[in-house]
Amino acid sequence: MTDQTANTATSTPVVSNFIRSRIDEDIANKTFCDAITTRFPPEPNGFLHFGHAKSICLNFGLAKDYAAQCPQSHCNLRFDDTNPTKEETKYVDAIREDVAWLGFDTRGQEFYASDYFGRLYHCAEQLIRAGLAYVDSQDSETLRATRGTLTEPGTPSPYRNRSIDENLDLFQRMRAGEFPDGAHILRAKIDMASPNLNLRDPAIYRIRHAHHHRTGDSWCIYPMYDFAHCVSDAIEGISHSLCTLEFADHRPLYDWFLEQLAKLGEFKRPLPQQIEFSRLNLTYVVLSKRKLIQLVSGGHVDGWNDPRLPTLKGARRRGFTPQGFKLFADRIGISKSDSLIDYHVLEDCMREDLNERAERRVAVLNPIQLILSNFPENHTEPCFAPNHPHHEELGKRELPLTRTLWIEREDFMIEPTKGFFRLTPGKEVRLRYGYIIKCTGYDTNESGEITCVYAEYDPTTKSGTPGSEARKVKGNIHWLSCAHSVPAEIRLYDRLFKTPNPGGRQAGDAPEQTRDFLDDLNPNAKHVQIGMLEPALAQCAREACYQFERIGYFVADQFDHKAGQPVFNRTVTLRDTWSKN
RNA sequence: UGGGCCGUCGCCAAGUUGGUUAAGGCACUGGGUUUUGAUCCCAGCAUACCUAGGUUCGAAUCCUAGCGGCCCAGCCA
Repeated sequence: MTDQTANTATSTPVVSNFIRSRIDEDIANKTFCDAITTRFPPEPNGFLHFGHAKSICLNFGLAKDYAAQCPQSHCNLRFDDTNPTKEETKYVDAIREDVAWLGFDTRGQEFYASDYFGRLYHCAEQLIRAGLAYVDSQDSETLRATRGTLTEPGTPSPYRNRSIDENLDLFQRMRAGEFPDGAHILRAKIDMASPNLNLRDPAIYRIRHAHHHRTGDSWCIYPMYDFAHCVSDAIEGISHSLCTLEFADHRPLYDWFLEQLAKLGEFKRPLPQQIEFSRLNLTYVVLSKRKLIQLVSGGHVDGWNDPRLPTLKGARRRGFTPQGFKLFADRIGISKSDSLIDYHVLEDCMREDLNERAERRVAVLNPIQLILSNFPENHTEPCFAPNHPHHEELGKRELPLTRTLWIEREDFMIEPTKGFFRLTPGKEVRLRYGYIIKCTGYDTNESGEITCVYAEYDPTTKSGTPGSEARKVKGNIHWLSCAHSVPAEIRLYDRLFKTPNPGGRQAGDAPEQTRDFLDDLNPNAKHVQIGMLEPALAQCAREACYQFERIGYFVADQFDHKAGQPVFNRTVTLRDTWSKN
């Protein structure tokens, strides 16, 4: 069933998915009436990437859509900061910035699992009092050895049946800092023989004499994810806790904690429910935190915001847009099947958004001189170009035409290949927004390189003048007056990897051969050159995005671009159905 | 061969309380418009739903048996 309700973020119709179905049922059952509440819970130990964008769009998008039926619906941005040894304030700041950039409504609020440390501690004590948790004093190796295997049950800890009073005393002393790291651990007492490893008396608190980026030194014991996450959800009144597939095995634990705590009167029903969906996989991209770190620390890219990186910081600098990501999220959908999305789907989403939004400008990236030999010297002829072909209201701007121009080197060929209909000796082509010209010759240097092209213009054919349409020419090339154009640094980016599955098995590989994803790095993913721009472009603001006509979408670099000293990054090329074949 | 999850067109993905010819998007192909080889518009594009049996008047949807893929043995999240 396709719901034709327009998604306000994009023009894509909202397509049903299994999560929406669940929510719809919950609304129909009156399990939840006033609010559908979700959360986006990043751990502040790294930068957000494309995969997070999918999750953000899902969680915030759901809250936004369901607000129509359940007006209090919202999504909490919650920092899952329960491991002080890995988390830092700089990541909190970066994540906040990225979420804001994507443009979702956080209602000016931020949530932190660390704000719940007191409540979490209390809940843990309640579990102990109920005989549902105990302090284990075995070391981590012993714990691992007694956990059993996938096919064999674990063996109970000798400390499993400590008295409630002893457990309470020990746990309080753990908190008081009486023990070194690793001396004790608080475990839930569930089932050492469970086929689900997560239920074999999982750890819920560990000792860490570490400084926390928010709570400082006030705690030396920290809750584990499985305990902290469900409790945080319950505290915030999350109705639907969405996470990726690998947490499916944790759901029984999630439910167990909440069920026990609800029975103990800590939480009211309905309890939050965890629902898993498949994570994003993209061709030509790596999204694992480990690999991303390797790329940055190994100097393979220029920092976390390198436009080649699939981080949100990199995407922003590359010129990818929040609307493009939302379109992408809608387009790929949500399901539980492992999927691998073609990278060009993402690129197409950016093209689609940019096509609508980006004004057109002229730039010549690989300039070669063109002289109009019958054009008067010292004459400047104003030509006018619309800022957007589909939006007349955006007006036009003047492009000065003179005798000496820059054109794209690729737009001229001495001996044209089959199907080439740009400039070639003896043939005609239109100077976009100007006149029809006919190529009369060219100069080459000693190495045979073309240095200058000559042409004559037909004064009766100026764009926009009566009769200019009389003669049709197929070729249409862009140009810039040498005297009026300004040079700019142009950074041409391409995909970071040259293979669809970086580091993965390839056709000719030997059976046991393993490859390093770094070997699949595309050495041509970044190319910096000087190009020429129409004057207005040099004055634009940072992060302004444009379509350079006939070339692609470009963005003024977020950091390096300055008025008068322009730096543009190529976001994505225009689709080119000609060069394909 | 412990447990959990998944398998519908090249890539995604609806549909799964069994009921006309299996949504939609992307890609692709053909045509039209076009002063961007762009955009835009129109048309085409799974007798088929991992396989094999079975139940039924009728199955992608139910049953059985297989096959294939992903995840789990951190005091990470």
